[in-house]
Amino acid sequence: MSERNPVIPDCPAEAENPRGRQGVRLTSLRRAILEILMAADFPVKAYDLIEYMRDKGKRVTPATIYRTLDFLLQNGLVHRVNSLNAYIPCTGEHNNHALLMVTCSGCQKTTEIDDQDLYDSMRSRLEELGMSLQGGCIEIQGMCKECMRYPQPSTG
Amino acid sequence: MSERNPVIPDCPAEAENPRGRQGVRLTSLRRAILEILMAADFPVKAYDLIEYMRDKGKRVTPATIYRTLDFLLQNGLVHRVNSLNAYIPCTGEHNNHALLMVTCSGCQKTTEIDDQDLYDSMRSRLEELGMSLQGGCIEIQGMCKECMRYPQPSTG
DNA sequence: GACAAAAATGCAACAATATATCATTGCATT
DNA sequence: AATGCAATGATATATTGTTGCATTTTTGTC
Repeated sequence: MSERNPVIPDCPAEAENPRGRQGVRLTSLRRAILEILMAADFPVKAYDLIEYMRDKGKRVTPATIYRTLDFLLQNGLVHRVNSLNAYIPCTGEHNNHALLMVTCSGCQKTTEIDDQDLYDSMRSRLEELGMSLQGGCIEIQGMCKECMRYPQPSTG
Repeated sequence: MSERNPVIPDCPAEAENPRGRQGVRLTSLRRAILEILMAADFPVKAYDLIEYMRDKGKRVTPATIYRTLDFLLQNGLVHRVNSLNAYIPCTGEHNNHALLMVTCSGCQKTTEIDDQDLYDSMRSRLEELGMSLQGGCIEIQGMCKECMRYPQPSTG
């Protein structure tokens, strides 16, 4: 019962804690949410997380879910897929936030792309335009092989 | 009163019309919405469009706004900024849908990037990964010069 | 111009997504 | 024990987006 919640390793938020303070911790709720996201191989919506939790016998409200998601986002453990209002677990290094994501317009599966070169070329091009890509996320709409082969009726 | 609504030139949706059908037309409501978006130099939200229209003495409901936005989106006249739930006018060629957008995380200003090379290099890299970038949109979080110079308190 | 068909809009209700606010609990530090 | 803080609970509400149907406007045809 009195097991301590683990401190998150390499956690950016950790650094902000004054010395001697307790670290940023992965509580059971946070872990549960993260595990749901990791188990799913597609982006999951906030209110679906509430459903999943209720199925597990745990009632949580929207505010709690969003706070939890905020925490996980802040600490680089999950990403938000803006085009879907949904969330995926972070599969890259926690410190490597050169984040590119591709979402398949057919099946909505979203994968992180770990490609420093691509990210860098994007960054240098943006800097020519007077914009800085400092850790900013790049979200791409594409289509996966499967969905290319068997296109959705509506999508053409 | 019986002025005809203009047909939209180079409109993709045009091609889908059965022969003899009337073209896709820019009505006064659609033009009004488009003009608001063009006048603003920042992305505008759907419910803010309702406000703007009401200020002009025209009462419109959400359904109407979203239908109008759908139309404008379908016909390549506006783009949706997913990270903001907001809309910007299309500044590029209607046929040139190699769409990249950069949003400043500080001031939310969003600009279309017309860079075929960048888009192409992105596409070829994605194809190596088995994804196709067929007309798909690329949305980028960055930061503009101004906001770099005078950062927001919360943003650091 | 009259007419019918199609497109566009109005309207009302509702669904989905997200945040604000205040209270409570539990652990860590003093 | 007292205090402070992080986390969660609970309730209400704000914001964003959709559906279904009625009505009006526009257009193509006669």
